[in-house]
Amino acid sequence: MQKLHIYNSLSGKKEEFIPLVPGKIGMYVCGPTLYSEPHMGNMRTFINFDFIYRCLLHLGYDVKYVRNITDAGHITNSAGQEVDSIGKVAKAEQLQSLEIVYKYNVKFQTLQQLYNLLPPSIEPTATSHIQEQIEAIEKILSNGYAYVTNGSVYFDVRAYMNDYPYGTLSGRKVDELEAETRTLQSQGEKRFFADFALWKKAHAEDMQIWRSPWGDGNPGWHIECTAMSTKYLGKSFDIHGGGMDLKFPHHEDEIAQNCGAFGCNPARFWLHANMLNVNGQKMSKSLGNFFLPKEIIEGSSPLFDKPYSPSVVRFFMLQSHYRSTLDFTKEAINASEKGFERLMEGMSLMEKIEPSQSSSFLVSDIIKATSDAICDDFNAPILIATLFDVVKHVHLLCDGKEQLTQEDLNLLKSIFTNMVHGVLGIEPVKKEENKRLEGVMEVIVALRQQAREQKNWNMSDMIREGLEKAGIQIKDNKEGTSWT
RNA sequence: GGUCUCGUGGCCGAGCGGCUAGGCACCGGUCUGCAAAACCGUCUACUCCGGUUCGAAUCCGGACGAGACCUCCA
Repeated sequence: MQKLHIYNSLSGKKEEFIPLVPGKIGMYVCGPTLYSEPHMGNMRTFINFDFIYRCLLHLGYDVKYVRNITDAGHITNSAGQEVDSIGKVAKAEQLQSLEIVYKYNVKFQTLQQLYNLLPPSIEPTATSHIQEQIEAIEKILSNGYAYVTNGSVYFDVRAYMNDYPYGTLSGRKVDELEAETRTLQSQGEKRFFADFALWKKAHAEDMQIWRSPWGDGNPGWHIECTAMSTKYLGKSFDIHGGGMDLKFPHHEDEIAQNCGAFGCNPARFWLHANMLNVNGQKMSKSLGNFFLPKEIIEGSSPLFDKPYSPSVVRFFMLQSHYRSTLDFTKEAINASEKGFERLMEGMSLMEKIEPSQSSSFLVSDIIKATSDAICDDFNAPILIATLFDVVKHVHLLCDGKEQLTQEDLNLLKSIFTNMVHGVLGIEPVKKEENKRLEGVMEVIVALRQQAREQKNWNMSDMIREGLEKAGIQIKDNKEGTSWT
């Protein structure tokens, strides 16, 4: 198996990846919170980790991919403010929290299919792991890294810092943090500003309430990931992923909880996907500069003039590296769409190639280039560039300017389709099934062909221009006439 | 304010000290009744100023600019 190098946020460097158990990988990725429909920025992260998952599978690893679903409102933030996002939406929509969660879960599952995300091995939900969360909290308590105040449990960062460093992932120092925190005054029940809730006492108006040894309440924001990653992957596993914006405090606190409970960092490799930008700024709910994955497919977003297929959107996103920010503009995705079509065209052209007695280039070079790209921190843009190189070869092969033996040809086809469908997860755009239109077009094309044979250019041009106005483009190829 | 990241040709976007991706657009060509489409080819960029080096987009220092995190956020 080729050496795989992955950029590890913990060290800030690319490191050789060696799984804990040979041939097997445990990967945990922070999934959505079900209080609204995920926007395109959220999707980018899921698409990126789907690509990474596909890469790992392609490399032959047996991957256990866990992506959680947060269906319990996080009841606190580090400023001590009460923020129950799910409960808030539930009240606004006059529904129960469970209905909100169910509603957005259905939407999320639909989106996953639309965008061709492979289903994770398991998608555990926070609410069905309350017991595991309570047990994790008890562990942290008994290890002396948490305290109970008035029915709530807080992580004791100062006690923790006696035994472990805090802030290693995000590169923060607690004394600096303190000076920089803007909302020092609202510390509330916490002993120390950096402490965070593991369990929060319930309020009468809370919609989701669970029993616990400390009274009725709700789990804190970070503990679900600790509980569920431990349950499904163990105290220590290979890869933990998520969006860049979760690095602090969420992932930092996850590390603290895991160390506090089990004495070890949960993951050896931490991967962070970068943000999707709109006009150079992070796409976010609060800024309102977002559009939905559904809108771009339907063409209903005012930011774009037309719909794009999910594969085009995926392709567009994978043309940038997961650790880079990506600006989503009309111009950029239009450019990608053209490239996407060229790639797909190359793929179908490949079927027409006739095998030769000898090969004029090495397919093994191409295979090596693709796996080099994948093994260099999942470099999708380089992988795509390699595929365009294949497209170039395909054209030359069709023109008879290059040759491949049947064996090499089969190899080329297999690597190409494997990369496009299996690894990039993109599919040719299906033409709308419209039997009647197809029948009509067949007649029109035949009529035009007849006019052309009679050199009746007025007629043939009139047909062409008329169709153009109707949004149908005529393409005269050597083999005949096609339309789109 | 603190911490961090980034600044590449008309646009998007790779690059991790020498071999100077890729896509789109432009331009030129092939093809075509003409056009479109398709294909082929061309275009050599790294914010600025210093430094290290035989050699820097790539390393170091500084300036300017942009962004992220420090509050829920993928």
